[in-house]
Amino acid sequence: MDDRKLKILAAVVDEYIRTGEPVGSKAISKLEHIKVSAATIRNDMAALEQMGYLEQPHTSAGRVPTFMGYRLYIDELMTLPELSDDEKQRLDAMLGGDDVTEELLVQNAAAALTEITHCAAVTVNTAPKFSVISKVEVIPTGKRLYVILLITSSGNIKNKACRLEFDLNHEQLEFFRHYIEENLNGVSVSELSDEMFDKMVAALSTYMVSLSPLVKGICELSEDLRHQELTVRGGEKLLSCDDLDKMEVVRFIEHKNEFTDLLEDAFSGIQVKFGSETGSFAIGNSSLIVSKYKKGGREAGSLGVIGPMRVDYKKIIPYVDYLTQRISSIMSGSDDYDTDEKNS
Amino acid sequence: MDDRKLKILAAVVDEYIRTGEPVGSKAISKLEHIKVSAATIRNDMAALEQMGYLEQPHTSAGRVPTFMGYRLYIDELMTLPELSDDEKQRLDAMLGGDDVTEELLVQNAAAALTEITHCAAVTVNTAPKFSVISKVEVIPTGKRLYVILLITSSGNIKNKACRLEFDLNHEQLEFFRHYIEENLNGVSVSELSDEMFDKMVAALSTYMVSLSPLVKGICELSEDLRHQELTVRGGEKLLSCDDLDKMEVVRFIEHKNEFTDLLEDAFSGIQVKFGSETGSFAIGNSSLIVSKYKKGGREAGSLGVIGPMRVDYKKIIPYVDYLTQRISSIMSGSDDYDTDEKNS
DNA sequence: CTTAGCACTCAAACACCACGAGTGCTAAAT
DNA sequence: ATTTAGCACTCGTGGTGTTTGAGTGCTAAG
Repeated sequence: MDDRKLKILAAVVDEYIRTGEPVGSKAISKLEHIKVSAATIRNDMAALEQMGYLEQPHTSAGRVPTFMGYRLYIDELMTLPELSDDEKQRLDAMLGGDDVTEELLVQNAAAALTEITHCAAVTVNTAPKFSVISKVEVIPTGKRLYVILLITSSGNIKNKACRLEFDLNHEQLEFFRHYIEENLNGVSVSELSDEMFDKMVAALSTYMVSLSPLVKGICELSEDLRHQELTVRGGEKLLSCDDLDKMEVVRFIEHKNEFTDLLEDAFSGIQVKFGSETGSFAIGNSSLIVSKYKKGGREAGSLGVIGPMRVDYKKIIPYVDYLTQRISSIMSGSDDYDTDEKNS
Repeated sequence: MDDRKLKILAAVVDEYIRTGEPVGSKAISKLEHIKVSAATIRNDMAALEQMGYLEQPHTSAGRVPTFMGYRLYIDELMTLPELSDDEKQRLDAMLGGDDVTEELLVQNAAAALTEITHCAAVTVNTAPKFSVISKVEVIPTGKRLYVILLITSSGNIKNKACRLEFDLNHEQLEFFRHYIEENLNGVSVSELSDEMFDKMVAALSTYMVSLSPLVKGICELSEDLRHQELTVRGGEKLLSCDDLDKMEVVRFIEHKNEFTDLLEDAFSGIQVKFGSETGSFAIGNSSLIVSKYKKGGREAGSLGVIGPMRVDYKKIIPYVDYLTQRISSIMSGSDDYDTDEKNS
């Protein structure tokens, strides 16, 4: 693979991202940093097309990058600029003061991203999935009505109302509370599965009947916690870019939670995925740029941008990168057992 | 206003709703129940246009109803068919068995509506706004960390974590609990405003300092409760109908909660509103058909359909009507203090 | 190996035309 | 006085042909 060809490929992708039109040999040859003539470029472009990095919409048109072309560009060719101090300050300001809650912090970052990039911003917090039950409360609230409150180590709080067949007397309630505390404290929410439910109900039923609604309630709450929620901001922006199928965009926005996996299964650092590459990702010609933020060394969530395949990667990636790093340092800087902002 | 003209207007609206094309005099004259000739109809249609009920997209096209035309049609002209027993049974089945939770009941109704009408279905429950605080719990969960649990008469439960400057001893906690119980039980969530917050903080600060985060938390929770949430199902359907602006549709789906007022400020019974009539409603050429359901005599929520202006009102209105009535009777038939399904 | 030149291709833009649905108007019919 | 038939007119739609120009591949010269 020629060195000049790579340079030309990069130039084609750059130009296509800039203009949105198929780019021809002449346009490339006019670029300052390209020294060779249009004819040479034509030959190289033909070769690049042969190799699968470029394609022609039709015979007498310029070239457009293929998936492979983008991939190569992103992974190897592209040079990312540093963010200027001005830009960093601007982003910091958009994140809000030091006293914003963690949730708001991430949402502010998403708002900033969608404003700056004119794409949709997505977030998902992975924390609840791996967190551990730190407290369970059972509170009587009416005739045969009880509210369960479940608090996790990562500061998530969820509640649920349950109806029992009979009212519990003080003794029974205390017994149940004690049992729960003994058996559930420190248990991971992902462990609290159906088998565990059966086991607990079996163990309890020897002492007293039909506490199962309460146990079931607890299990359902931890089930809820396992499903982390994806948020989308500025999704309407995706409708203005016309290389995206509008139906798919709306389906994505409405059923966004089906895509949490996609945001989540990534290593640290910036990731770029194409809609059509991943089997599950619904929007056809889209591109997803995500990175994870951490809280006290542990992955706490993902933040990213969804746009058309020809988004300005050079511009967006540094922003996503900076924001996730900033969030990580803010979150880890404060107390690591900080639950102020989370409520279900 | 001629009687025949009204008949012709009704026929035009009917035809336009059926075909989606501007309707001409000839098409109307071919209808069975219209006895006059095309020429007469032309004259009347010209008159109706003069009066502002019809308009022409361009000179050599048929007529299309204006807002006024639709309004007159809906309010006066349209004849609604009765739902057949078959249809009623079908709807009942779609609502689910008697044992579904209230929330699910409404959601099933929305799902049924979106499936039947091929439009978006919207729901909002007005209950929390008017409900009354029935219990407040304060639970210590860590160093200087407390969780507040707020339960309302309508069965809504919300929680929030608060951080204090100091830890409370048992005595102080009991005092606060007692104070809250004395002062807040039976208070409407809509009363719990900023003034009340100030008053309570002032009253408490004489006894002990800096309980204000807890009080503030309670106020914020009731603030949350005042904002009821709007749900949309089948929003993607709105993209297929091309007389709706796609950008506006997505903005609506994303910022749906800004439109709760619109669903809520209505009298009982079926209401039809046009997007452009109401200042606040974002989707331009849309039409909103809503009705309220009740629970034990009190308005509990709204259920409706959003579609293009030329939706099949005759078909949809009976469905919405039946479903809200059915929901009302199911909800009112069961225990009126039923909170099983609600959690925040 | 690179470059200039040239013939070729093909989508997009434009102009043109015929069609037909629909109208308004007038004059005859009821 | 109202309704109807007839007719000339309007104007958007859709099909066809033509032009244009950007872009290509190929060949031959540098």
